Amino acid sequence: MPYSISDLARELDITPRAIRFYEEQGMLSPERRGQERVYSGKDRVTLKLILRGKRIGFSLAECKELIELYDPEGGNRKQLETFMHKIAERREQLEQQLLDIRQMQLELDTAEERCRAALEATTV
Amino acid sequence: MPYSISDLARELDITPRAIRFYEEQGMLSPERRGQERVYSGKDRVTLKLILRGKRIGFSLAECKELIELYDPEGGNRKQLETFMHKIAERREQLEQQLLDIRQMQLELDTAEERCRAALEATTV
DNA sequence: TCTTACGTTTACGTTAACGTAAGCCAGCGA
DNA sequence: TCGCTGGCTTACGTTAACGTAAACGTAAGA
Repeated sequence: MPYSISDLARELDITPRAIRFYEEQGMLSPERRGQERVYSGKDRVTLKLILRGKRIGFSLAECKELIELYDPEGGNRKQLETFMHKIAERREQLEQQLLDIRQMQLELDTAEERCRAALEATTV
Repeated sequence: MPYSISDLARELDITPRAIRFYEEQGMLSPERRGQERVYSGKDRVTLKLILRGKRIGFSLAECKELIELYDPEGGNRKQLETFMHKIAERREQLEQQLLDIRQMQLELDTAEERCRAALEATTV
């Protein structure tokens, strides 16, 4: 259950520098064995939460809020609502992205078609 | 069909500074009436392409490539393929984002539930 | 005539999220 | 004992995409 920094870096495909940076931002606080950082399973989960947050498009600051929701007190109702709101926003944004991609796909299809036609015209 | 810079800024909900910046990056080259920039319908379309690209998550550099696909020659096949590849990548990324959001949604649901329970326990 | 709105250029400032380099320590296998 | 591997801290550098400010020109309207 204890991990070194490079263990986690390898597994999660990020750099040690990034992990230390997240700690600097107050999102992690691993144990120490002397100077060395020793990460627990919980730390690992936290890192995964951070990465998932990032994939969704949250800033590190937002990821931090997110982590705090899972943390000690399940308490802060207002904060919870705030965050559910942010999630809802992301979902809308995702819808828009899907629309944009589909649209672009259509246009690229016709562009490709024109391109192919031009090529064949040249070949013939 | 001619637009002023603030016309477009208003309509597309961006700042004139941003529009000038896109021009600086070689993505636009509006006419001039003396000093003033005068934008055509085509310029407007280009701007919309840029914004759509950005929404999908492309960098401005990528948006520029994208624009060049629509531009003069329909020619460059390799470039077309390169870009279709980038689009494909984005689609995969979108899939992952959707998964991430659904997962987070689930966890937030239970978090909310715990929270509600805690509140009621306190109230009783 | 004054001011208000809109436009221009030039140029330095900003933010996020690390990258990169320097200089150092500790353990370990040959 | 040497050299490597891996870790640490401190601190400056970097990139993208504009923001912001200064300093100026111009046309319209009260």
